Amino acid sequence: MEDFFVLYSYFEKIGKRELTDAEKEEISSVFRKETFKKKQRIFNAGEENTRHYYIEEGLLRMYIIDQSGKEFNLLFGKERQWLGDLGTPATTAYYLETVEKTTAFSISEESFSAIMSKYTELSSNIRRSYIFLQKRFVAILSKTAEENYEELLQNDPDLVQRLPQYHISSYLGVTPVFLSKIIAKKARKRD
Amino acid sequence: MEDFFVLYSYFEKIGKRELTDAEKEEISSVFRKETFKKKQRIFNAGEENTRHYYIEEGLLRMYIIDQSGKEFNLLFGKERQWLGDLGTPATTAYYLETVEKTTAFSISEESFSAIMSKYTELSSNIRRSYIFLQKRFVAILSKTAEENYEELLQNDPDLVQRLPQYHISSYLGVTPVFLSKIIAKKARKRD
DNA sequence: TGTTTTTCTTAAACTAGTTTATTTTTTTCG
DNA sequence: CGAAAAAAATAAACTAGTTTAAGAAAAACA
Repeated sequence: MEDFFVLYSYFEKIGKRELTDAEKEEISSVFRKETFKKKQRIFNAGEENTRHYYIEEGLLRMYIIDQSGKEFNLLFGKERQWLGDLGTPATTAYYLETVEKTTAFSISEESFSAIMSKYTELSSNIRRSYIFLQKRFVAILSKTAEENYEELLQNDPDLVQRLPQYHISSYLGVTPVFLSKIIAKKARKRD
Repeated sequence: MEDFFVLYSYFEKIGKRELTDAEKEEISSVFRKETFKKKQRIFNAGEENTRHYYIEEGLLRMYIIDQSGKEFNLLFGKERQWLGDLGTPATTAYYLETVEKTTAFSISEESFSAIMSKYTELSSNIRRSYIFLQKRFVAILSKTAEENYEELLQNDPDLVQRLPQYHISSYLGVTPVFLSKIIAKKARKRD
């Protein structure tokens, strides 16, 4: 069962100490290791009590589909990051899907809540997620699409490289056509 | 010191039990009751270690001022709600200001963290804030300003009534001129 | 490898929302 | 109460970003 090495490391990191065998046992009993292939759906809008995912390897996106059928990417998650709908167990409005082949450790909301009281760093993690989303929100609303693209390129160039352009445009709140224009303009400048 | 009645009630509600005198004593020692007049600044962007506010009475707004000097309202808080920058003690990017004359109980980040371990419902509160912000984010990005205005009117008519229109437009991510058009159009329809 | 599918680019007409400016209405307060 | 200040409405010219469509490039895969 040493498939759980990455997960144990995570808990050792946040707990700032080594785990006992009993603790490892406990962790491996509440998490489930799952593998998904590229573009595989993990959960759908309308489902209840969705799970939380700690990503070992790969890339996920959480998105909505609006009235008109358009997708909007709310968040991406890659290796060593959490992704899931914190609104669970309430019916989710989101879809979770892989962008790349992914392996992740999943946990139910019930166990997640329980384990949070033991590893209080998990709560800080929710707080950090909040801060991240708040920044992202403000940026998208107060800056132009061009500035937001530049910022993403600075903060997470790896993500930009791994995602198809239309997923990035959807994350930035613009159409693929418009992002393409931004990139073309940038290339034109750079001579 | 029975100015703290509203605050005690809040803790009794989230703790689902009555507080002992010692607990009341503890709470009143870490919170500070503050009153602010209309349009009074509570903290400024650039400040560190800002406090958290539980509002007894009144109305606050937290906002940024962007590069071009325009304000953007991120969140409002009214009686029986929390407001503050969860990113604290890091330097804040936000301004906190009253819209109405307000009385609130404020607490430092340090005490807030400490008290969270005792009243774990406070963490759930952060999680709820996250969910709220996430919904707001998705709505603003995927719906038109008109739809978002309608939704606000449904969800919190009281807020719409208490806020000047230009604060609402800024909350919805549009200019006051455009919100005015939306409202005019609505009135025209309604005959 | 060549064929099919997916992604990206470009162009042109369009629209949701902005900007600036002026006037009207509402609120504040001495 | 009346004057001054603040907020809202209206108009007109403008722009950031959309839509639709068609072709080019890149990636997938049999």
